[in-house]
Amino acid sequence: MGQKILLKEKRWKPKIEEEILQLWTKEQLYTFERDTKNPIFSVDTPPPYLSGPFHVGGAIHYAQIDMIARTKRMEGNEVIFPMGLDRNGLPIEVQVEIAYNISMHDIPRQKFLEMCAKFLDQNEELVVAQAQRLGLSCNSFKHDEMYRTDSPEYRAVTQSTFIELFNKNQIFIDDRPNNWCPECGTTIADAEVEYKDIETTLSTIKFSVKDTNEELPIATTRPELLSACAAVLVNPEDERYKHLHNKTAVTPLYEKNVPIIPHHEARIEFGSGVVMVCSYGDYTDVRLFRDLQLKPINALGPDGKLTEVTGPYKGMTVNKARSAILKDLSKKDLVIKQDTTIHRTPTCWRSRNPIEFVAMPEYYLKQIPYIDDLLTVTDQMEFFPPKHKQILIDWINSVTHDWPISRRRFYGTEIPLWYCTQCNETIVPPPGVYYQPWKTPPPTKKCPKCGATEGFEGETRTMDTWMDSSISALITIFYSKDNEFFEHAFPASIRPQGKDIVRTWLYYSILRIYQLFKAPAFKYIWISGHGLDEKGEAMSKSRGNTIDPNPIINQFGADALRLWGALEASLGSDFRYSEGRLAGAHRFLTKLWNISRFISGFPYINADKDDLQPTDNWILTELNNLIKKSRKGYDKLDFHIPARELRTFTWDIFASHYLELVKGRAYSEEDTAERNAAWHTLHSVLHSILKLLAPICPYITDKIHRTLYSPDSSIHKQLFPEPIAIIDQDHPTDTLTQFNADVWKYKKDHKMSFREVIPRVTTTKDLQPYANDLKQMHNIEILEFTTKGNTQILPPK
RNA sequence: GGGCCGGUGGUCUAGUUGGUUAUGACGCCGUCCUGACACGGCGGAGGUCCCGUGUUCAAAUCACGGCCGGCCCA
Repeated sequence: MGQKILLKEKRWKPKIEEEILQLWTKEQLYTFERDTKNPIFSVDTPPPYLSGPFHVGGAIHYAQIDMIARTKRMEGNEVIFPMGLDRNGLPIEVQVEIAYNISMHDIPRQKFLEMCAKFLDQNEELVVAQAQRLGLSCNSFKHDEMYRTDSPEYRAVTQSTFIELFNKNQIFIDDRPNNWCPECGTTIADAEVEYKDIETTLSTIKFSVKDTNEELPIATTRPELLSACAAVLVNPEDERYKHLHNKTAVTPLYEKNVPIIPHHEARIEFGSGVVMVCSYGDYTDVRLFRDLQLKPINALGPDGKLTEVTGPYKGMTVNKARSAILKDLSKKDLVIKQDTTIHRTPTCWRSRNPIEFVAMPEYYLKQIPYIDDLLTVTDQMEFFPPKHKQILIDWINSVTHDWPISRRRFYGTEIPLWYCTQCNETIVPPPGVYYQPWKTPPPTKKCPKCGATEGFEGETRTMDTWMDSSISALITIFYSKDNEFFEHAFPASIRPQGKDIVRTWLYYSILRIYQLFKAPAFKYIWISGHGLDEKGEAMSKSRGNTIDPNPIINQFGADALRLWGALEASLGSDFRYSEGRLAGAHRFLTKLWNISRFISGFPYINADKDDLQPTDNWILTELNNLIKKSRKGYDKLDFHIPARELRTFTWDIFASHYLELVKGRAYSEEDTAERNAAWHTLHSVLHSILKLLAPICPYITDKIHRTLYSPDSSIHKQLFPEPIAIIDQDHPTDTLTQFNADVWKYKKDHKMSFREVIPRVTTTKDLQPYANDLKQMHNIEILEFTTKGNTQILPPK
């Protein structure tokens, strides 16, 4: 006799998830136990940047990272999985400036910082709530137990690392021309530059040759920089201009003499084959000025407007000046032609505006001397998937100059330096404390060089935000909080992240941690693809094609979203949002729910191994294959593999075939060994499925686990099932499922109900062991076996 | 211009250490409420595995060339 069905609802509902979540919070299920005997596995969670709530791509990304933490827990590790919040930097400043229609320079710095912090706090609440609802198993979501990159403690660590590197002469000041975003009013690093194809006008304008007076056509996309022209290049092989080598050209309008230099950088087929070199139209210009030792002219100011050297165009923006100068050139008949061309334009990844090259004094962190070492440590870390290692190697190989780390912005970690106005000495404070030099005096009474006791000026600039986030791995394992533990836990086990920030977050983390500890930053690096919208375009706030995960979670639940994310693509590939397929994932959960409902009608009892029927041994063998395949997928941290295997096994084998085969025995009223074996097998297979699925679908598996197996303890405290020793491995799974399909088809073709009696069936001898279950399942009166194979079905009278 | 990744039924996708009729989902057609599940069951249609050449007894899978798309760099 069975028992009352334990699961009442007929469907899996997202509302149940909310109850489970409350339970988890109450039980503090995922707290990290520092005194553990288990191996420690630390996850350097990407601290979400608090410019707004997650979109669906971000939600999946974090859900997959959570699967890493849950997998490692179920493999017997004590897992560090912090929730961190990235709160420094430009985007939030820009948001605040737009929201209040202000410029940060117009209001007191302290006031501006408070406005940013308020914005960040609001976004933080949304993001943290989303993270919890997604089922992330972070160690804590308590306000004081999450780390924030703008907290005094975190910033003190960032500044300490700055001071250490400054004292080791790894940080220096220089005024090289650099990527300058006029919109943000700051220098940015190469890693922050994005190239966009922008349509622009290629104007061919008339220069002249001084001695011969002949006309020299030059094609340019930057006519507004004409006043900063320092040379004209022709290709040394170009027959048209060989007679002009080392002669002098005269610029139009400004009538300035510049040398004509043969140089391979001039492409014969581009425009007229002659190019002008100005400070600075693009990075090639920067390089040429350096190589040819030309004297730069600052035609463009840091405000993005032209300077007095441009004459009448002073104070104009780049675009305005461009039209104005073209107009003036046309008036004097100095424009030969204008073509439209697509120009790969460097833009600022934060403001999305074209950047300029402007020389400003900035602090640099040395990276060029480390390139070979970085390639070496890269080889000491294991990548998931291995192929994405190449993205990092390619980037390291393309780094050509040092990292400018100072930013002329406010909401960031302050550069911890003061200057003595008497003797210009730089005053470096001792590490370990959070400094705000723009606001407070230096921690020394007098200048170490000249002894001055007053007249100290605090540095006003902040650091590149990647200076903060590149040490998150250290914070994860309690660097500076508990150094004994840190020594023991270093390096962090895994860095999970998207492939779009390999050249920033990953690269800078490896660089910084190598500089500080001369060691690889991580044991493992896990790199996923990113979320695309239904059209296959990358989802991003700036494109405006983001999809809000909240309504999806309300409709289908977090588990469905997570399962979809796992089923959708293998590790490292991009995944495309599709509501239809997400609904399909939800349907699987309902299926699992109903399988569990059915099984919950029978008690979970032990059975003697010898009582197991061939059908039971068959499904246990299949379960064993499932365990092996799933565990292999989990080993690779590719959740696509266990998700697929579990879905196929649970739905297409366990539910469709095994459940039907044992219904006869399971519903039996007699207390027989055969019945008890069926009850036992049903439960042990289900319990294994639940444990294997738990990292992917933490809610439904815990609900069923607690209801059927363990009311007071979570499935998330369990370990993965191990493969079991099976005595007879040879089970004809395909033959068995094909036999069922044949009988079903026969009954269908003959318009019989599936329960109707079939008098006689002949089939292959391979199925003889399952005879009893097969007869009951299909209601066959006489089932005979032959060595001949094919299934023969005798029609009813 | 260079590098990396990819190109599999209408759509998306698995499989690429070469081996019999290529995986699954979504969609589509037909049928059925069969002791958990109609968000279900059963049956079915639908593919030049981008193109070409080569290696091989055998190629979606390997090699070479080309075309297309994405990303990164110059």
